[in-house]
Amino acid sequence: MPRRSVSVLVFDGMSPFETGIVVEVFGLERPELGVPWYDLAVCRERPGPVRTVGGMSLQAPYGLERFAEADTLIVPGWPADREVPPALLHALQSAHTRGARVVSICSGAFALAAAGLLDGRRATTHWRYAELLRRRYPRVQVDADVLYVDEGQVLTSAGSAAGLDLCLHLVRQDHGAAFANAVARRLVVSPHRAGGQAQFVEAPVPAAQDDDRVAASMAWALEHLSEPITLGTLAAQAVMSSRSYSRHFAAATGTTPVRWLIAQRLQSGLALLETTSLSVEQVAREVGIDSAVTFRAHFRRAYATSPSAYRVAFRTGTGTGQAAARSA
DNA sequence: ATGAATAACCGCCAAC
DNA sequence: CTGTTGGCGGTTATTC
Repeated sequence: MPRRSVSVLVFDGMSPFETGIVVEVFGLERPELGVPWYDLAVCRERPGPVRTVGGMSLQAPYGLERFAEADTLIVPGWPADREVPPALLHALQSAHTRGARVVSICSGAFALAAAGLLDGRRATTHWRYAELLRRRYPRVQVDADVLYVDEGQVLTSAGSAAGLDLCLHLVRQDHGAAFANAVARRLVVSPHRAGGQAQFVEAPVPAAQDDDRVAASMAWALEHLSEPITLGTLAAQAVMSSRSYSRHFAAATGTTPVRWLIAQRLQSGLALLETTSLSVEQVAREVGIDSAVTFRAHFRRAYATSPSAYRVAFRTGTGTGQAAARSA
């Protein structure tokens, strides 16, 4: 596999956080993964040192020429009211024409929009700027409720931390879900926001795009969690053999069907523990796990507490969550 | 905590 | 030729 080049922009008044995300995901060598990792170039928008929010100043080794050459160009939060210099516009446009992947984080979407790359496309940005983006660029279909939007060659992400979700999505595209999960694990973040719900409900992109049938079966499963579901059931929903289903599932998701199912069941169990007074036995059955013993075992493995301790700690309105749950 | 019964997982491979 | 499919069966995981 060829080594892929990624470039990220730095500029005066930027927040180091978003650029930091990019550096963390693409700039760290990851020999443990056994594939050539990315070649990251941090590029300044203008010559000279860059002053960041918080008063740091930093030197970046490359300029806009190098920025424009990468396979993937990333623009972190660009101040919405700052004009985008022609040289930067040109860099973005020429890269786009060449077929490169152009990516924004947070208000970086304004730079892409100014370059005309978002015209007629769906895009997102930080929710605080969504209305402004919509007003200033009426041809852009702004969707403020997603973590990120993948339009193929042009990708935009919402507020700061959603940039991390998008970067992981890029890794997933390039190397597969298992690699993305490995990177997420090393960053100690959840590979799928909110344990798996968010990507389907709020961010429609991930699995749906490259595997409709698997995504559909997963959506179906979420609606039928309380019923017994086997590999065969899921495969049938996806109109595939079990063997093929397992393969597709792994490719789309990076886990196995039953692992995912158990995680979903536990997660919906959390809500029941918080908001109802059903017994653990009843909660278990409600989420499709027939025995409370089994439920407890899975629960402890996933959350390192017992269901009842979790309930005491997180019952809605009881403030002191973490500490109480941990001591259980 | 243990273990027996059952299901899932995944490499291998022949067949599209 | 490259890529996908789905059955087989040994190993591992899950359930009760």
